[in-house]
Amino acid sequence: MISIAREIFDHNQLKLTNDEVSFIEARYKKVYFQKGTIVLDVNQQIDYQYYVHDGCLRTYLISDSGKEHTIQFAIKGWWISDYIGYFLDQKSILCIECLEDAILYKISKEKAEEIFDNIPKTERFIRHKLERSFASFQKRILANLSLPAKKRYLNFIHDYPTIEKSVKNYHIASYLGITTESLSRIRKEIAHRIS
Amino acid sequence: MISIAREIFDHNQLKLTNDEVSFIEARYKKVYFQKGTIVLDVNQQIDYQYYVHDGCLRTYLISDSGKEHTIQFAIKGWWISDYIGYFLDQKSILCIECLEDAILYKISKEKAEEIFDNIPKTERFIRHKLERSFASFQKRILANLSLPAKKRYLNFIHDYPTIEKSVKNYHIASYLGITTESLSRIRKEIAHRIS
DNA sequence: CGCGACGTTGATTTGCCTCAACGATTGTGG
DNA sequence: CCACAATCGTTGAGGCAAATCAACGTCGCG
Repeated sequence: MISIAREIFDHNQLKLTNDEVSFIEARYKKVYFQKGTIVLDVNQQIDYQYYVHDGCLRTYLISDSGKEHTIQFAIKGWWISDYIGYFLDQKSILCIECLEDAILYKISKEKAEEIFDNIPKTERFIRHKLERSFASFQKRILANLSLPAKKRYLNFIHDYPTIEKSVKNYHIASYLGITTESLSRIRKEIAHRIS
Repeated sequence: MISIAREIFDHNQLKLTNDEVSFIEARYKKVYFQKGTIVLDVNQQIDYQYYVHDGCLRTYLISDSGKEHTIQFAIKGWWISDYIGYFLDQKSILCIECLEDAILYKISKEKAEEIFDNIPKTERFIRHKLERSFASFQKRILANLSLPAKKRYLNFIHDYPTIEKSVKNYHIASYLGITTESLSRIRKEIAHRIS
């Protein structure tokens, strides 16, 4: 059983000492959530970001018209929070919902900075993670702008097969920016093409 | 005249010493581009990211159907590159176009890491910048998913009045994910409402 | 079994696109 | 400084992808 600090900061990359592991683990807090739990609701103070050790979650926004729009899914090894509120120091505008029983490790901004201060290589590690996430989100914007719904769906199930199996179709639809009816028709079309 | 290192790493925040300024400035290279220049074309090695000291640029993708989709604009104080390729170590898929005569400072990944290694506070500074950019891009995804074109346009001119004045309407349209004709009709509608 | 959650299907509407033509503005050479 | 072309923006007619509205299967579960 690998330590959670070594899991988060990739054992093979960072080679943390036992002291460093202790320092890190004192600052993370393990939390459990049941399927269906709203981990964070709108208009709250956002105190934490969450590392997903197990389970599946999503962040979504409810628009004025009452519709849900999924921004992000997260499975084992991913991070999740309302990053708009978290990084811009505002109240939450997103909800975090637990889609499958989950084990998370939460950390506050202050404690995260403590880790960066004391173990500088962790800051580099996280910066590189952030850079790659940033690039992925740009890719998503690109896809939304330039690809039809069917292509976006095919890309999604190709890129995230694990997530596809863990979430409902209407979650995927709201991630792709279409209605569940449209997704249903797209799926039908694809099924026919294969046979 | 403030030094470029102090401009990039916010004079008021980082309080760089003269030695640090020299170290940084030895690693940035000043480059000029004329309006209309393609700073980066598709399928290239991406060696640099660019700090915009003056001027206006954009990154865009040309889709299979031949249409342009603008990912990002950049004006004074912003950074620009094909971050998808840059951060994910791939060939470029975006073009960088100079929309107004520009003065840029370019830096390679290696030299940037040298600065982070030698002046750790710069790494923190850039990480915080990256976090805020990340949040902004999430916001954009949200807007694309949940708002109609008219609202997206109103938000754009509200959030980026400076950019609006520097770029053509068809650039804005391609940023919003609509055609220039649609934008024209939206603008007409707004003009009528005000009067 | 019966209920609620999820997914599908059909009919109709709508926001935006496409295609085509025509003004307006800008830039350039005579 | 004007003439002309090129670029950019606007307008109209028609079409299409996806949304909306409504009804109906299907699956899992108390």
